Amino acid sequence: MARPRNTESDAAILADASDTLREGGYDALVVDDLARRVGVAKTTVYRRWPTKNHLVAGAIASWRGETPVPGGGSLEDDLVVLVSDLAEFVDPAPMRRMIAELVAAAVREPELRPHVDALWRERRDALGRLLGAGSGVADQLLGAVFYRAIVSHEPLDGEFAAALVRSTLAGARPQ
Amino acid sequence: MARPRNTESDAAILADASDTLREGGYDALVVDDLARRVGVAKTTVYRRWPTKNHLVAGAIASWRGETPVPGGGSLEDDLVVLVSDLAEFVDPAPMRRMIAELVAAAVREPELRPHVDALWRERRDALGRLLGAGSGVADQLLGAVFYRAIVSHEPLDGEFAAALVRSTLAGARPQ
Amino acid sequence: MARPRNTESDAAILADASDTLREGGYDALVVDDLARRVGVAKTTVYRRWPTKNHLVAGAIASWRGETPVPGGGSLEDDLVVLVSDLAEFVDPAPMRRMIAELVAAAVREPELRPHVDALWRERRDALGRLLGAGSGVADQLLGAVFYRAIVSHEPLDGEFAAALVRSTLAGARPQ
Amino acid sequence: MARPRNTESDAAILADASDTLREGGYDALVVDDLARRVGVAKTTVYRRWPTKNHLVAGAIASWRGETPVPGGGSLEDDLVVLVSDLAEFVDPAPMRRMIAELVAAAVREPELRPHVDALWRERRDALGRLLGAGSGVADQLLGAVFYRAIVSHEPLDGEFAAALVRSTLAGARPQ
DNA sequence: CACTAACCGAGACGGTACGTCCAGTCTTATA
DNA sequence: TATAAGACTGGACGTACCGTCTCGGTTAGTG
Repeated sequence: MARPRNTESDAAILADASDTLREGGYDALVVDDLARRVGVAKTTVYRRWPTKNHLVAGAIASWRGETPVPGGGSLEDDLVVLVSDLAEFVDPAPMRRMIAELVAAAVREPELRPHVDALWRERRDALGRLLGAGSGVADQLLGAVFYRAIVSHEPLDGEFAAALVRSTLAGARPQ
Repeated sequence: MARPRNTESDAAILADASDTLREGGYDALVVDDLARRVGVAKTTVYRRWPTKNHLVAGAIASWRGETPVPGGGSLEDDLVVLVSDLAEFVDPAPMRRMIAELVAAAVREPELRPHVDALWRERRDALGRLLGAGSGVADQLLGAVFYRAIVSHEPLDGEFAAALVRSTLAGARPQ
Repeated sequence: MARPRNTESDAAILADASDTLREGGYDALVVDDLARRVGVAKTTVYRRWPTKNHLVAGAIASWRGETPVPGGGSLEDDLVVLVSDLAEFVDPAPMRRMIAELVAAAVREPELRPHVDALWRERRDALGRLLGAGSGVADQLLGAVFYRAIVSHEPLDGEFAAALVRSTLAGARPQ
Repeated sequence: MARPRNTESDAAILADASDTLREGGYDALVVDDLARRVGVAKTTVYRRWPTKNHLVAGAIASWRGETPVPGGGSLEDDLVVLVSDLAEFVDPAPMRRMIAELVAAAVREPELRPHVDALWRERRDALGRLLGAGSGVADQLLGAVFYRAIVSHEPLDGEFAAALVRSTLAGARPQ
C-alpha cells in the first residue's frame, strides 16, 4: 500500500559495495561515499542495512560462486575437485582479507553469522555429503583451508588441495 | 643520562588492556580511556606499542599459558594432550573473539603477524616435533581447532580433541 | 466532484500541534511524530500546511483569544485594559517561546509574516483606533511588551502594563 | 602543562563564522564547511563551542561595535544620537535576521541569553544612564527599535529615531 | 450507476546537517 | 629522555528531520 522500495537501489548498492570491498577491502567501503557513487541518499542505505557490517554481509553474499558437482570420480578425486574449488574461491588476497574481517565481525555481532556462513555453506554441504555429515572430516578440510587463508597466509593451490585430501584420507604418520 | 622508562607502567597498561579485552572485547579497549584508567598519558602507551593492535597483541601474550611437554605416552596420547591444551586455551569466548579480531588485524597489517602467531607458536612447534615439521599435519590440527573457534563456533573440549586426533591419525573413511 | 477533505483531520492536527508546542516548544513538534500520533499520513498534513512553520502559525492561531473591547473609560483606562490583555496573552513561557521562534521563522520566510502578525493584529488595531493608526505609538506599546517577552525575559503583568501606559502617555522625564 | 589551545584557531573560526553569518544568515553557517574553510578539524570547533548556537553567539559578540558617548547636547539630542546609532546597528537585513534567530535560540537555550544580551548591553546601559536605570524608558526605546527590526519589518533610520525619541519624551496624545 | 478527480494511509526517498567517537600525532611544561 | 596533560587532525559513523514522491485504495458528486 505504501510506496514500494526501489529494488534497483538494492542491487546497485550491493554491486558497488561488492566492487569496493574487492578492490579496497573493508575500510575502503565508506557508506557516505558509496551513497554518493550510487546516487542514493545515505538514509536509503541505512533503511536496508542497519549497519555497515550488515551491508558488507549482504554484498559478499554475491561472491559465493558455483559449487561444482563432482559426479563420477573416486572419493579422492571428488574431494580434490571440491577442495580445489574452495581453495580457489578463498585464495585471492581481497577474499582472504574479507573473510578474516567478516569472521571477526561475525564474532562481534552474532546476527551476522548466518550471512557469513552462507558464503561456504554449499561447499561445506557438498563435502559433508561425500564424507558423512556428522563425521567432522568436512570441517577438518575447511579448517585447513581457512587456516592457510587467514592464519598462516600460505598459498592455496591445487597442489595443496591434493596433498591435503590425500593426507586426510590416508591418515597422518609421523616423520 | 636520560630518564628511564617506568616499567611499572608497562605492566599496569598490559594488565588493564588484558582485563578490558576479556570483559568487553576489542572495541571496548579505547586507548584514551585505558590511559585515564591506568593514570598514564596516552603518549606513554604509544611510546611502547605503536598501534592499538600491537598493544592488543601484547596484552594477549599474557594469555598464552604454559605449553605442556608431553613426555612419555604414545603418539596419539601425546597429541591428545597437546591438542586438548590448545583447545582449552582457545575455547573461552573472549579468547575466540580476540583471535578473530587479531587474525583480521594481522591480515590488514602484516607487521602484526609474528606477534599474533606468537600466541600459538609454541604449541604449533610442539605438534611439529611430534608429527614432522614439514608434513603439514600440525597445521591441519591447528586449522581444525581454529575453525571451530572462530568460524563454526562449536564447543572445544577434550572429547573433540581426542576425536580430532584419532580421525587425523587414522585417516578419514566416508560414512 | 472530488472527495472532500476530512475536516476532522484539520482539527485533530491543529489540536495536537498546539498541545505539543505548548508542552515541548518548537523543536518538539516533529511532523512525522505528529502524524503518527494523530493517526494521519504526513501527506495529509502537508496538503493543508505547506511547511512546518505554516502549521505552527495555524496552531498558534487558536491561542489568540478574545480581544477586549474597552468601551467607556478614559484613554488611559482603555489602554491599560488592552495592554494588560496583550501582556497576559504573551506572558506564558510557551507563548514567549513560540513568539520568538515564529518571529525568527517569519524573518527567514516572508510568506509567513501575515500569519504570524495575525496573532496580534486585532490587539494592534484596537490600540491604533485609540491612539491614531499612523502615530506609531501603538507600536511603541507592542514593542515594549515584546521586548519583555522575548528579549529581556522580564515578567509581564498588569502592573507593568499600567506603568507602561502611564509612562507612554505622560512622556519620559529623566531621573 | 598540557599543550595549550591555539588561540589563532579561535580567532579564525570566529572570524569565518561571523562573515558567513553576515553573508548567508544562520542556516548558511555549517560547521563542517566552516572547519574546512578555516583549515581546522571539526572537533576543534566543538571543543570550544559545544553547539552551533554557542558558536553563533561567540561570533556575533564581535559585532557590537562602538557605542557613542553623547557628551554635550540636550537630553533629546543625546538620546537621538544613541537611538540612531542603535537603529543603524540593527538595521541591515542580515543583522535583523541574526537578531531574530538569536533571540529565538536564547529562548530555547537559556545559557545563550547573556551572550546575546551582550550585543546591546552597552547601548542599553548608555540609555539607562540618561534616563534613569529603573525607569524602564530605556527598554521602551529598545523595544520600539527591536519591534521594527524583527516584528513589523519597517525601516530603521535617523528619522524614525528622532521621531521615536521626541514622542517618547513628549508623551503620546491621541489623534 | 459509472466515472473521475481529489483525498488518504503508509512509508520510501533525497538531501542536509548535526554531534560523536576514536586513532594516532604533536606540543608544552615538568621531572 | 620520559612523562602527564590534553590539544589537534582526520575520517567515519549513525541519527534526525524536512519536504517530496509513489503506491494502492477510498469517497464524493457529476454525467
